[in-house]
Amino acid sequence: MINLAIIEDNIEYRNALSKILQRNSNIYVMHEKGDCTEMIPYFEVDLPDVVIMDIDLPEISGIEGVWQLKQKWPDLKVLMLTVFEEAEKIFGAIKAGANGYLLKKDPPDKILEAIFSLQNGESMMNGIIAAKVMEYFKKQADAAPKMEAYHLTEKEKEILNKLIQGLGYKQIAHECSIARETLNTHMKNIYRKLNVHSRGEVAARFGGHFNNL
Amino acid sequence: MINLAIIEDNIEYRNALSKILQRNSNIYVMHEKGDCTEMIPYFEVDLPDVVIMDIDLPEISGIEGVWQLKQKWPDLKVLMLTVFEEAEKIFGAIKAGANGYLLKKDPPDKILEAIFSLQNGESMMNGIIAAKVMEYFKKQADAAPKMEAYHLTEKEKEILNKLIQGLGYKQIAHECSIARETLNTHMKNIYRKLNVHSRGEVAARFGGHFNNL
DNA sequence: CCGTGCGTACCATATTTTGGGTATTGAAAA
DNA sequence: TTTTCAATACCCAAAATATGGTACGCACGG
Repeated sequence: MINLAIIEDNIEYRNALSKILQRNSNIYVMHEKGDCTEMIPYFEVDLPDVVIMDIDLPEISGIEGVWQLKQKWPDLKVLMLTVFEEAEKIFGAIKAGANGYLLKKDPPDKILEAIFSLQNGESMMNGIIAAKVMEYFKKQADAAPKMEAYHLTEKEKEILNKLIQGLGYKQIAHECSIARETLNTHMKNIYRKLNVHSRGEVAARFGGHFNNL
Repeated sequence: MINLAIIEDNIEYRNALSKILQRNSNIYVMHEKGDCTEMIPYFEVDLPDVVIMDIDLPEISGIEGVWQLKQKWPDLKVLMLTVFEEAEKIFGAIKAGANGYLLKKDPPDKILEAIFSLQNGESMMNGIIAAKVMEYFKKQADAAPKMEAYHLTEKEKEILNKLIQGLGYKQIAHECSIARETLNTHMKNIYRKLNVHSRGEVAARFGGHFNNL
């Protein structure tokens, strides 16, 4: 038996959804409200297993709502159910801690499947959403400069790594067990190979992307 | 009608999968092989719509395989179908350009659903995989320092932005229309507020996360 | 055996960055 | 009105970084 809550300000849609989901005998909709703030007191008393959350809500948005709920109850599972397919909303919701993201055009069966998945610690994304998420990943990977292309030696990679961690020359030299002056030589070579002329450029162009040692 | 290819080295599993999928009258398995290299010549002649790809393959891995296929045929849809749930494989496959990622324990219906989704330009991830992907996103967001907490003024944010783009002081001063000396004052304030003492630290701790202006 | 590349080390110098002051203006808050 | 604060500007000195050299030992491939 899964206890559900629905936060959705369109009352007709909310009622319909509630009714349809409860056709499944394992689902019980314990709370339904049109606004996060209004819902929280009920959660204090009776915490559901899964929350279905709209995004376009009065007072505070569903994205802010997820964040607040997750702060209070990190194990609560939240399924976003909205019409929005924009990257901003999607990534906002995910970063806020949403466990699933479906679109209102998804069929009720999909929503049920999502509820059970979330309850199991799994996630569920609409196919369009999933495509955007995967595309985002791939873009990041493509944008990452390919270190191999720069023919850095092992030592140079080691130093570069520490460089973009923000360490000073003294510190780096010490950690790499080489003299400050030797580090100078390496720096010259690294800058030449990477075609940069300052630490700032290194950090900007290779910072973050260099976990690919 | 969707034309399918299967790259999977376990012949029994491959045959069974092929048979089961073709029970659906909209699926035709045009090629089935146990190795990417072997498959490519067939694709040159007869390109399928969707490829089902294992990861643990002889010769080259499925991840490298996706990459190669996507290089040649960017619009080809690739569905990873494997037993691996490790982050390394998942993100490797996604970065290589996979359009979907299911586990061998997923039921045939799920695989069929995935095939049709991919054909439509959508994606499909197993719930466990999706959870890991979403968790990764959230971690990144949590790791990102919240700029709001540092009480930076507008000007300071503007400067910080340029700083982590790797610009030099002269350049920044010019672009912000202030004197080099004024920039000095701002730098002192920024470093104090962020609690750092060098540009390297700034880049390391705030680089990349600061698109959240 | 010779050349090439890597890692090591040192010298010298120019430039940039960091960090310590002080000070004026205008706008907003108390 | 007085205070506070963002933004501006300048001076100065210490520290770090960037860039040019030269040089030695070692391993590896031809």
